[in-house]
Amino acid sequence: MSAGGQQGRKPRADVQRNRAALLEAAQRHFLKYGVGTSLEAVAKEAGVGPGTLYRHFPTREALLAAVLQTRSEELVARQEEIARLGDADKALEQWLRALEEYFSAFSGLPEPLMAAARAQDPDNPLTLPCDIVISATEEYVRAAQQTGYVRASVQGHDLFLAAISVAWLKGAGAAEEESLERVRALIVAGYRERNTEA
Amino acid sequence: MSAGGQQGRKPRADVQRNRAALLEAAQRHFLKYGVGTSLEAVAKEAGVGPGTLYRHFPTREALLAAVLQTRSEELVARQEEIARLGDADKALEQWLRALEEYFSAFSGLPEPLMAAARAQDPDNPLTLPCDIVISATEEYVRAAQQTGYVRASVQGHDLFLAAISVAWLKGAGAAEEESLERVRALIVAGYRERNTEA
DNA sequence: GATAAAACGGAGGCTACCTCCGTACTGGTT
DNA sequence: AACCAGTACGGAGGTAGCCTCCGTTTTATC
Repeated sequence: MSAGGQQGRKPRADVQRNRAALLEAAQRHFLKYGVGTSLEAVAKEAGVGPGTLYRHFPTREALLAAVLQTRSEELVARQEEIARLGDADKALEQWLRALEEYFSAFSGLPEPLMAAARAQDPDNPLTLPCDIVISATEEYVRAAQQTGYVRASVQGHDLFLAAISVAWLKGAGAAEEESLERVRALIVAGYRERNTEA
Repeated sequence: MSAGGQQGRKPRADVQRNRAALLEAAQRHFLKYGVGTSLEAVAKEAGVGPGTLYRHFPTREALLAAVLQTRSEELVARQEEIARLGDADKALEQWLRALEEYFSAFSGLPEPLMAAARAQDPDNPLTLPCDIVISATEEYVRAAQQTGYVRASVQGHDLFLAAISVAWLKGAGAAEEESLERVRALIVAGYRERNTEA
C-alpha cells in the first residue's frame, strides 16, 4: 500500500481501463474535430457505452479538463525552462507563447476556458487551471514591470486575455501564421515600456 | 411600374411578409441567444414552418447576413461621421471601435465571420461584408501611416483580426468592461509609432 | 373566376445529448 | 473455490435541433 489514499476500496480494474481508453479516444477526437466533437463517437471509439462515459466525466468540460491535464504538466515544465532565462522581459514573452500554445491545444478550446475563467464556478473543472495560469501570468508581468520593461498600467489578466484571443484566432483557422505573428508583435509592442532601447 | 425590374412577375405578397417576419424574429433571437440559436424556434416565432425559413435563407449564414444588413448600414453611416474628423489617427481609433461594435452585434458572431473571412467562399454570404470591412480598415491604416502615427509594419488585416478578437472576448462574456478597455489600449499602443508625443 | 406557377408547412429521417435501470463484472470473504 | 455485495457497465429511449421532400394552399395574372 504505497499509495496512502484516503478511500478504503481499491479502484476496480475495469474502471481504470475504461477511463484510460476514454481519455485516449477523447484526446484523438479533440485533436481531430475540436472540443465540440461528438461524445457518443468518443465513447464508441473507446469501446464503452455512453453511460460509462458520462459516469466517468459528467460534462464535456470534465472530460476536457482531464485530457488537458497532460498539457498542463507540459506548461509547468515550460515554466521551469523559462525561469532559467533570468531575463524578465524574455520570460514574459516566452510565457505568453507557451500560454497561447496551451490554449490552442484543441480547436474551440478558448471558448470553454473563457467561460470558466469568467464564471468562477467551482464546479467547473476548467476553473482551476484557468486561475492557475492567470496567477502565473500576473507573476511574470510583475517581474517584468520591476525591471522596467512593461508599462505599469498592464495587468496579468489583460495578457491572459490577449493570449487566449490569439489562440482563438489560430483555432478559428482564421489567419495565416504571418498574420498571427504580426498580431503577437502588436501585443508585445503594446505592453512594452516606450523607452526599451536601453 | 416605377421599379424597372427585369423579372416579369410581381413578387408575391406572402413572400415579402414571411421574409420580413423571419428577419424580425431572427434578429430578436440572435440578440437574445446568440448566433447559435435554434432556427426552428425562429421559424415558429415568425409563424412559418421550417421549410419556409430554409427556402428563404438556405443556411444560417444567409439569415445572419440578411439580419446584419441593417448593422452594415450603420457602419457606413459611422464611416461618414469618422471622415469628418480629419485626423487620421483618431479616425483609425474610432473605426476600430465601430468595427468591434459591429462584430459584437450578436454573441457568437465572430466565429462565422472569421470562417467567411478565411475561406473566401463566394457562396458564403458573409464573405462580402468581411472583405468590405477589411478593405476599409486597410484604407484607414494607410492614411494613419502617411501621417506617421502608425508603424509601417502594421497591416489593415492585422487590426481587423485584433478588432474581431476583442469582439470575441466581449461576446464570450469573458471580461468586464475595464479589462476590455485595457486590452484595447494595448492594441492601440501596439500599432502606434513610438514617437507619438509630437 | 379559372389557371398555372410559386410558396407554404409539417412530417419525417438524421444526429447528438444525456439518463435510467436491468445486467454483468470484480474484489474481498469464507 | 465458490459466494456475495457492491460497483460499474451499456444500451435503450426521450428530447432537441437540423434539414428536406412533397402534397396542399396561396397568389398573380388572364
